[in-house]
Amino acid sequence: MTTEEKIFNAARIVFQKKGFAGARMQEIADEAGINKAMLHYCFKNKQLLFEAVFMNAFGELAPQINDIFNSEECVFDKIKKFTKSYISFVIQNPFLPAFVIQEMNNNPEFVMQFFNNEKRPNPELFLTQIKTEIQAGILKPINPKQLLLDIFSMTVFPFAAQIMVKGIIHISDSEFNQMMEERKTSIAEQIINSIKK
Amino acid sequence: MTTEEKIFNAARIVFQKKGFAGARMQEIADEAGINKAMLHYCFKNKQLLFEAVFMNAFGELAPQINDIFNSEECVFDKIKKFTKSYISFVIQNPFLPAFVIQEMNNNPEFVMQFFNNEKRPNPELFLTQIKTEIQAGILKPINPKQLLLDIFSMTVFPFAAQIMVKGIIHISDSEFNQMMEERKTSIAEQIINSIKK
DNA sequence: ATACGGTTTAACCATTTGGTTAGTAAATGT
DNA sequence: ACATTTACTAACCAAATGGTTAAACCGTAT
Repeated sequence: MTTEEKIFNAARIVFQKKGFAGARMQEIADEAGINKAMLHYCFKNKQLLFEAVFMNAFGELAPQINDIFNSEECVFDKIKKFTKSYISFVIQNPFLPAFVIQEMNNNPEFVMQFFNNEKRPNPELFLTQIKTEIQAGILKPINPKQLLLDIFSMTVFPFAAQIMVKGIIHISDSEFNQMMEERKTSIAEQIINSIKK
Repeated sequence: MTTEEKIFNAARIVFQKKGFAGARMQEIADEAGINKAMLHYCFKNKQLLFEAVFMNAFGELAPQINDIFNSEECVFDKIKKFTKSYISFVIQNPFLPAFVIQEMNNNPEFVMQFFNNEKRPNPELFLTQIKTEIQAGILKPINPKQLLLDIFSMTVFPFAAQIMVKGIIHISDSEFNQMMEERKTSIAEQIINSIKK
């Protein structure tokens, strides 16, 4: 593993746990097991290191989502695939959703510029497809944006609020993961059931 | 408005926007229109000021939720009431969910101690009630904790991820609020529909 | 062997930040 | 009227923090 990779991984861990403002360059250096000056040697400054981590995290997920939403499949299949692959991905990166929400909230200007990127999640095609399937009589006449919000909510929220969820319903890490495994299929079933005519 | 109130309100605004780590005492003082030393005169230090804000925010919401979940009503009515009153509350405090998730994530030790408080959201009774209604044949045989998670997800997520949501599906503040108004009833309808036998 | 390039570090610096202090102004009690 | 507490501020301080520098280290080509 190159030094740059060591730093990057350390930065991902620390930023995801503490956020941009809470993260300390020294802590990242310690986590990477190298001298703090190397951070600046490799990534210039905190902001750029952060951007590298954020872009990577988000940029890995967005194309996956877009591939699914922009494929040729029907709405039902897209919902099934999305929930399954999103949950699989996030189980491997459990702090990602809370991290993205946090930085979105603290630093909207920076994050927003990122939404003009081609790597951003772009559900336009999916939304028009929903309209089409409603007109075709496949789906009940629901608001496409509400449907999309439902899908995201059911999928993302448990991870974003992971710590709170564990605290409120009193479950361990393994019970949590087991519940998320269940959700890989149960979310799609429930949503499809509620919108199919 | 007393000076203490001015500080408290200013602190709420700044903490909710920037989080604990990102908030600056000077910024809070400026927002309140008073000298920075007053913050320490009234609230001792940053941590205590933050705790006051956090406890207040969470402590206002938790009893409302508990009142609903611990009432004598049936599961369906509880779901209806919860979504409606939660959304009403959060429309007035739009940054609260993201704020809570953020601090939960950054500072789990502190927040967890708060979950032994009697003011915490306590869904135990609601969970057993769900089991009872399943055995009574009113509800389909679902996992009560998954149901609770569904309810929270659909209700809380759109607010927690507000800024991202607005960016991804391209809606204005007023469109967002209108969608949330719709959700006051639509979430309950959908969930009830998916669990009633 | 040695000069040279990139890599890595210890020590240092400037600024920011939470917090303190000492003193002033304004109520409040006597 | 005067003393005393309370509310408030400007100036200051120590620690933390992001960032820099100059020197050391190390592989490698000459």
